[in-house]
Amino acid sequence: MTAPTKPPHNGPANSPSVSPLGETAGDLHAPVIDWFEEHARDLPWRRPEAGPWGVMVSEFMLQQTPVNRVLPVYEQWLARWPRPADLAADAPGEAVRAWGRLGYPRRALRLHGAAVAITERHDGDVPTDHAQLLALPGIGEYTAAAVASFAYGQRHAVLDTNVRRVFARAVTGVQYPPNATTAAERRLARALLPDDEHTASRWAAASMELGALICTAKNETCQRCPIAAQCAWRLAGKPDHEGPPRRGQTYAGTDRQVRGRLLAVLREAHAPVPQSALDRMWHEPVQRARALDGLVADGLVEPLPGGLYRLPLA
DNA sequence: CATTCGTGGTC
DNA sequence: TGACCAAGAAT
Repeated sequence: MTAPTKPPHNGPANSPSVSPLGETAGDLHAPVIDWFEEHARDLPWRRPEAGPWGVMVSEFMLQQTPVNRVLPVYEQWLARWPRPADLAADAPGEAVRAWGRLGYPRRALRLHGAAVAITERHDGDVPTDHAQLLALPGIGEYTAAAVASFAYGQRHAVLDTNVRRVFARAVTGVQYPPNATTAAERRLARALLPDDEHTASRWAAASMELGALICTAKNETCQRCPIAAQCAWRLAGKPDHEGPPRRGQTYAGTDRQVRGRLLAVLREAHAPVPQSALDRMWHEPVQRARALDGLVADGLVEPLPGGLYRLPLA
């Protein structure tokens, strides 16, 4: 928590300065981090005993899935596979089954693959290096930065949907960030990153938590926001989002729904399932076949001789 | 850069 | 009640 010192500068508070982010950054860190110290949720992957593996597992599960639904699966997962090597020694299909209804089951497969890679290439320890994390299956820019920052206290810009929204509002003054992450957002995130490593990792967690609890997509509660007084969007009168609508995700009738139904059958079954049982899950044969083929192609389903299917053993 | 990929809760 | 949203990654 570096106490920000205001640069000597005479103009009114909102006048353009030589270093536009200089004041902004300094004014945001301390309030947000202090707020975090007091209001952070006590989540299992934030406890010291979680360790890097616990942090990594949580990050996989939290990709596009709400905290409340992750919690029970996370606990069971770590109880069953307390180290990467434990998961790597089990069949990938077991990971898919244990994933349950978290959604996007390819994440389970990738987490298993990451555990195998960690066991083979990193002596069973979650790598500390950002580039090595990024090389693991299922780990992209966000997750690599998150694991390095949360598990190892390193200084990285951790730019998830929560942080993007906080920056869009507090700094840029708009209601929502762009659909896809832009270079400008990455630049801003780096510019706002505290110099000190420890402060930077606290800032990453704190700004994310602020977006998750206060600066939410809908029904934001500016009354409880530690930086409401400096929020560009609020000061501008909270103008509505302009530009292209943020794409809605339809689900009913899509291949995703069909895949979900098929995989649910295989998750519940503990013996190979005949195709006839899968056929009952969707009426339209072309889409049904396409969904099943997709699952096989993704490695989520293993076809056996005789028209039988099961979760993959290897 | 746009799509695909699950699932369930909320207003 | 249906649209929107939830700690993204891979292609």
